[in-house]
Amino acid sequence: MKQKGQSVAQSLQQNWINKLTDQGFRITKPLEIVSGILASSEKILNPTEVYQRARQFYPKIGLVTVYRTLEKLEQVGLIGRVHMPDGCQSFFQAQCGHQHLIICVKCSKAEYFEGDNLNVFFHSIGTQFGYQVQDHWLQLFGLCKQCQAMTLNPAKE
Amino acid sequence: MKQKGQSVAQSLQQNWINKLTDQGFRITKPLEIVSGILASSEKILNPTEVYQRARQFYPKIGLVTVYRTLEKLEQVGLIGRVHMPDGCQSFFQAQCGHQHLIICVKCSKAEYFEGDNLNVFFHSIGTQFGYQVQDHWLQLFGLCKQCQAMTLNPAKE
DNA sequence: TTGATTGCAAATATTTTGCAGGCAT
DNA sequence: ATGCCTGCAAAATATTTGCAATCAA
Repeated sequence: MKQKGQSVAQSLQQNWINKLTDQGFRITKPLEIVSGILASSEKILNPTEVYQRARQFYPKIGLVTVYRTLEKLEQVGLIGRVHMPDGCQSFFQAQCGHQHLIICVKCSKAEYFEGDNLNVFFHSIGTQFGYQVQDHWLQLFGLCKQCQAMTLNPAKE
Repeated sequence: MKQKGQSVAQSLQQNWINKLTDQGFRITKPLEIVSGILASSEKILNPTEVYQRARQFYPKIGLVTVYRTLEKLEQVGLIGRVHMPDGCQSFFQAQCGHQHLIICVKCSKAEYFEGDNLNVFFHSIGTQFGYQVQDHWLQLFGLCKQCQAMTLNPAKE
């Protein structure tokens, strides 16, 4: 699956850069950094977390730029906003099609899962209550494998 | 279903007042007003909306008190926090058991629906991804009957 | 070159905290 | 009478906007 000499995350980031270029955005250092972070993160991140990570690569980046860059990436559909128990300004790589997230409550690691067969059910609920269903949010919260292990053996943390 | 001489909403509010008294809270005017609003609202409301409604009944109420009262009602489990597309600080009457919401995107009218059979599915997704599922959020968004009618015939709005 | 993008500072918006006085119990 | 609760003012957060300087194209 991997392309020669680059990781999945790297090729994903390259793909993002291409899309951003196509959309007419200029590829600046902050855009590259923030894209790289989101494209390679398996965790859902809020603006501050993105900012903190970004500064490690590019100390002079400003929080404002992070906000603006996230907005762009969302606009282009590369990342999506995710509501978390502690706020609704977190982001994660987007995935096309209607998929759903399973999220670790401890480390925010997240993965998409399929639930197409649910649409029929959702639609029938809508009919039952007289709603024209347009969209739905489905998120599962739990402990990921790694955080389960840490909970059993905190010394490893 | 209704009790003699009082509406369902009124009896629900009385029930809330009883619970709050049991918990040792003092029944003040602001608490009564805010409880009444939430107990009788079929819409999900954010703090500002609650504040605006509350002022109609008790103009000298402060926004801070609304925040603090919502916190209390949430603590006692009478209302629950609901994440909406435009924010995550909205509230709605709580309902016990694991139920899910169907919400109108236009007017925020909401109703709970059952989906117990989903738990098996959610659990199996967890197993599949190595997560110990603890909780889930399921919300459907659409147009309620009334807002559908308004959309077709805006004159009536 | 040129104008989109950045980073700073300041403005907004939202929510929380401190405190003196009021009121439910 | 007691001390929980309120409302005001102010603080703390979080997010957005204005603008001159920078830099990708």
